[in-house]
Amino acid sequence: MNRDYFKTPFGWVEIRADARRVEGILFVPEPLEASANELTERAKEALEAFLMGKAVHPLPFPCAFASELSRRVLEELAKLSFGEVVTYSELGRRALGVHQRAVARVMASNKIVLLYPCHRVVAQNGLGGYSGGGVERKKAILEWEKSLCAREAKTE
DNA sequence: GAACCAGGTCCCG
DNA sequence: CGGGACCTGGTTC
Repeated sequence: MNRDYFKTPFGWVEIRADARRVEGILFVPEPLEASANELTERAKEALEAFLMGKAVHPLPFPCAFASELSRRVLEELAKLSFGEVVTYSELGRRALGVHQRAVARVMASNKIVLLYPCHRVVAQNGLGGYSGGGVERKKAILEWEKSLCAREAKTE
């Protein structure tokens, strides 16, 4: 298993990958010793693009999914653009009738943070949760995307 | 507004 | 293998 670390405005992320696929991109408190390989490099480039406001879909690397259903939900999720949000039920509907509860489960176990933007999925009556480092981080990411959109609109 | 149920998966006994 | 928990939401009291 190879690892590498990447600094975002929201904190450090750890990129984990083996030779065949990316196993996870998760928030960590601080970077540890890196052992990059080709896939972690590619993931890092994707993250850089993301921070520059470029949509990265489809992902430029293979990655691990918990199940077929979670793949469907996450692929659907990846079609959203910056600053755009959906509710759990709406996302479930788009992914061909997956129920909200299941969508929540998929989000909770999403291992590819940011690139599969599970932070863009909100509850109907509020923010919803975020296991990738607390609701504060979710809010911060959404705020950042919103300001990014505003900036793009201005420079347009 | 609170309580209860529903689909999908994981975790624990 | 059975039961319960979970980043929800709709219905019902």
